[in-house]
Amino acid sequence: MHQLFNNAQINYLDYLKIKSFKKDDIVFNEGDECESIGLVLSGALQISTITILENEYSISTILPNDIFASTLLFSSNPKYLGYGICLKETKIAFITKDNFLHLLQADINILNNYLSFLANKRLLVQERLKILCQKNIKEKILFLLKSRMDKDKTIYYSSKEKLALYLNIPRPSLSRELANMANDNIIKYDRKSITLL
Amino acid sequence: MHQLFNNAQINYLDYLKIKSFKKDDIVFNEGDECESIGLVLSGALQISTITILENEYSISTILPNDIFASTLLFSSNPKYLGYGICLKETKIAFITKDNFLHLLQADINILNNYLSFLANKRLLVQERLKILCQKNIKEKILFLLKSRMDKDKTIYYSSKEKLALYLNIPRPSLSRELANMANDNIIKYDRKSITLL
DNA sequence: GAATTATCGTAACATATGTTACAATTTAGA
DNA sequence: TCTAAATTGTAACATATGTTACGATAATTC
Repeated sequence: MHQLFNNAQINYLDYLKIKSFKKDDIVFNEGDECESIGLVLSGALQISTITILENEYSISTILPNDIFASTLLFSSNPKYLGYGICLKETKIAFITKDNFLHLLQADINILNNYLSFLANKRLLVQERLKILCQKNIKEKILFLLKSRMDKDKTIYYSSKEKLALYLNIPRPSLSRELANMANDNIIKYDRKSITLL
Repeated sequence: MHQLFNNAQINYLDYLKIKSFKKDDIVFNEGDECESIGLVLSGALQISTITILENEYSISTILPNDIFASTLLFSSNPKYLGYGICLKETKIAFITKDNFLHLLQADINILNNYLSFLANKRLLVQERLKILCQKNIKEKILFLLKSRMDKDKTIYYSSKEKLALYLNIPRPSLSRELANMANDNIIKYDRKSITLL
């Protein structure tokens, strides 16, 4: 069903409202009042906004087992900060704030699952924040390595383009710096991995 | 006492362990196992770490009414990411994970307070993340203005130095860009505020 | 396996930003 | 009120990074 309900004892289905969307359906608009938390059961939901200088950009993509509006719902001004659009056929379970609070109180496993979910999410954001705060590209790469490398001091990535996006730098800048660092014998790398020496 | 207990009905004191620290006392070290959440009641706790290139830097400063280790405690590998040192005499209330879960379940006001606390914290981080992702200094400043300005389209700050630190840029770069933007009639500013025109 | 497409490396160039230093201004303290 | 300290504005310079373009390589499709 959804990781939020792992080991749940309570009959949680009574508290959900499950809706189905088609590709390109709008789930909510920027500025809409946010009254429920949303659990993506299948498909994909993209949240996007438009900046002050009219550049459109994607805030995040919510995949199955993920949750959206979890922060918003408990903030002082719960209005969506972007619009949500389905990238394909998508099923979403909505839970109103009151129902959600009740579920958390009634079932300690749900409470635990949810707090773990929030924690892991926050750690990811913290990591990115720290990376973006590094002074230059070299330090960004080193920080990423330090955070994610395995026992072989290696990290794997799907594409340079996406890695560059995560580091918030242009792809050629990433390539150039990787070449420099390899040249200085700090790292070695190929098309799918980087290893700290 | 602490905002976490606003309107609390339960006798929560039984679940706390309150400790007092003197200036420069170490509350925890980097790598220590994290077993409790910490509520700062008075004083100030600074969390710092040392980067891969041996630069020491402060992660955050926890002030009264704030909470630390809230994320860590529910993550898969709960070890402190930095060391905690008191900047002055400090009182901290510790709650073990089990006790904390029990308090959240037993008192809906505590649950609500805690989820609101996490939400507001996350919104702040999100804002900073978005600012750091802007392409140049001008966009960073504009984004900050859009996020925080009041009805008079104005934001106030305590010092240029701190504002620059928040934007993760050198202070002279901030001053230069503000001068440019004022020259282009995009903003006006003085020593304590910036106004969007 | 050939052809098409996507991803990547590289280089040359432009420029935004970092760096440093110092004077001007404000603030705080005596 | 005077002095010292902190904050800020400004400029000149150095440089890291963004930008653009194109060929090379790998991946995908038929």
